[in-house]
Amino acid sequence: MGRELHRVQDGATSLPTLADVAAMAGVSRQTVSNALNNPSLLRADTLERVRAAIAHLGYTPNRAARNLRTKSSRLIGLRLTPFAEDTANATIDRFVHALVQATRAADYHVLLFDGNDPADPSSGYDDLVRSTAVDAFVVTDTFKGSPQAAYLEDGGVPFVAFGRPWTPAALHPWVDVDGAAGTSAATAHLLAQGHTRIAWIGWRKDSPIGEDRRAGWSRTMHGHGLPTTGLASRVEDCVASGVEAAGVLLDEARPTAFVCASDTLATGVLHQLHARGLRPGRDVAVTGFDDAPFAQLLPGGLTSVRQPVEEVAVQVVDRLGKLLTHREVFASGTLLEPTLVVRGSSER
Amino acid sequence: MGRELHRVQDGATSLPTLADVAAMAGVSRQTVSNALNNPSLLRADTLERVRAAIAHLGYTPNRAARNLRTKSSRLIGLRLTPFAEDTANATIDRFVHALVQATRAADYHVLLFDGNDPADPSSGYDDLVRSTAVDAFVVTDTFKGSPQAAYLEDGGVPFVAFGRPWTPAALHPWVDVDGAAGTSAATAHLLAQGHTRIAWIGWRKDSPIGEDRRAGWSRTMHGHGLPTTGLASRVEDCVASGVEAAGVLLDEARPTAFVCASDTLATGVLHQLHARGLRPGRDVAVTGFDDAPFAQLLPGGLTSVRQPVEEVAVQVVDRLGKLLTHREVFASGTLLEPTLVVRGSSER
DNA sequence: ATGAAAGCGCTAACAA
DNA sequence: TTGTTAGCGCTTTCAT
Repeated sequence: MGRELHRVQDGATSLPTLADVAAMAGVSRQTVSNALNNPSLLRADTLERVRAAIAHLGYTPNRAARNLRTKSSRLIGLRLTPFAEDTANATIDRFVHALVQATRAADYHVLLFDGNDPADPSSGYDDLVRSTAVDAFVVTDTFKGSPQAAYLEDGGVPFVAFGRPWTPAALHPWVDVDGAAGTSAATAHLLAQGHTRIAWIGWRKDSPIGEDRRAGWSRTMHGHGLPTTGLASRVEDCVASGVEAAGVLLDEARPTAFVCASDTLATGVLHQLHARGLRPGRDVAVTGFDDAPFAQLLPGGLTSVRQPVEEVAVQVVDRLGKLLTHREVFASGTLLEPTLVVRGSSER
Repeated sequence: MGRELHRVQDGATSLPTLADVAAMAGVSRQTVSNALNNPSLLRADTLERVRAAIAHLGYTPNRAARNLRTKSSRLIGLRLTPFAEDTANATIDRFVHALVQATRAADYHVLLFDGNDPADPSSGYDDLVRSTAVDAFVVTDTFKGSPQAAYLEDGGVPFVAFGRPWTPAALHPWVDVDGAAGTSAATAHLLAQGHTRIAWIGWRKDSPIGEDRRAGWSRTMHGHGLPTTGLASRVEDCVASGVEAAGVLLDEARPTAFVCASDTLATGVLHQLHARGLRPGRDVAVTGFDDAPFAQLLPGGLTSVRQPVEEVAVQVVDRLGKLLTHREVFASGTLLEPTLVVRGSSER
């Protein structure tokens, strides 16, 4: 593979154009274009001749020219904000990798950007839309109340969200992971291990994602006729909060297991267990959420709910494709199931 | 901010062009172009009039047209391979975030891609070059022997590497982090804590990066008149290898401290200490490399060498800019200093 | 300091 | 089935 580029004198590189191919194959430029985009229109022998010329010259269509003509860049924009240093959640990074793979299959590419004004939801999006730099966006931060989504909807800009719209009026396609199903699986797993006093440590009430995950725990507990009163805590998403919440719950409610809204909080619980000489899994069970890379690196491992980001990316790209070819106009969502990865922190 | 897009009947969006601005301002299209690209050429009042028209119409230049004309996309390509699940090293992901920020300041964007044939070094690069989809590349995986670098050099494609060329003949700009300086700092830190028997756990000899990091340890040990014989181990980069190597070294060489080539190996050491009832920091000190997100989440924290990826990204973009404006033609490298982040695993 | 002409490389629409 | 014409929106060159 990788035919050599033709070097010209000034050191720059000169690439063959469609006209070069046409001349070599003895056809018009339009015929070459058709050979590329509508090969079925050509007679077999013509197609063969054109293809031979293309291969011989190492021709690849110029994207700028094609973009200008078709008004489409085959680029998908994704806003990537600065790296979150204080958390170990790598979901967004896993998603970026997955999106690159998923878009490749659909012959799209991912364009990364970030707005210069974090306060302005349209920041960054705006320029890319107006300059027709991207065909569509993937929006990942809908949990922030998604002002981006509202802005893009208003402007008629195509986009698909990774994350449910938590505002009722939203009218865009989305793909999300069923957090409640994940925590429900974790809770059921702990019940199966013989636990009955299972505590919850999650986020503050204003986080819809947190409330969703919490619902999986409480629903499953109640479904088994078990009480949840006094067994839940709502805190900030940091290790220190997890440590503290676990301490209070252990003192006051004596749970034998913890279901946490994040791996960060689960880490806090593990620290608290360690401080008390309690063994994770054997003495007190713990489950996290998001399956951060370190979940498998902890001694014994941390049981965690894993989001199928690869599948999310595939679905997102699928919807994007439909959106851009006008094959699907109305809002619609897909909810994917996460999986519970069981490790030492929840098994005796 | 965020002026509304003009909606037309069919639901699509129609954007103003340079001609619209020209008509509104009562000037030629060329004058509008100059207002954008060479404002100093215009008379103050003309410039003012054009700018008012631009603002009123919410005009943004069409990228495809500009790219076609200028033969430049202002896009930088970065190959992003599938997420590494077995390691907690987030350096590449930190770098992606940093690169987005750094390119923004230079009015570039990052285009992510991956080749469909992992075995072919030119896979993915090739199409983007020939289609003039990107102006240049950032190459990050030079540690693999960088066949990419060789391919790009041969094709005369502009690129800057994050990582030194480990092949002597390489002739491209690069930015890298001085791994030896990092492990040297870690070793010196341990010496200052009173340790003298400091072991090394690193990678196999065929990894130039690993040898570089190892050199920092051995150089510093020897500089203090301390022997290194029997204190070094070369293994695979996984937790299990770290556990095993630490076990062997503890049994045979009785070190009181470990300098590791990665956080993954350091994690293995911590597991071994835990299994033996030894307290990290108090009984045996441990340092890692790369400052993975979980380094701060471990109980007490893991001391680690942190690469200044934000600065790397800035330097990379700076070289890219020079390369693309022909202001710098010859190969040149920049070696940046990492920092040691001291946490509980190395302090009593 | 401003404008007119030309054309980057491609594809949509139409003609042959 | 293939070719011709036109033009996407911009910037370079040259003229005024």
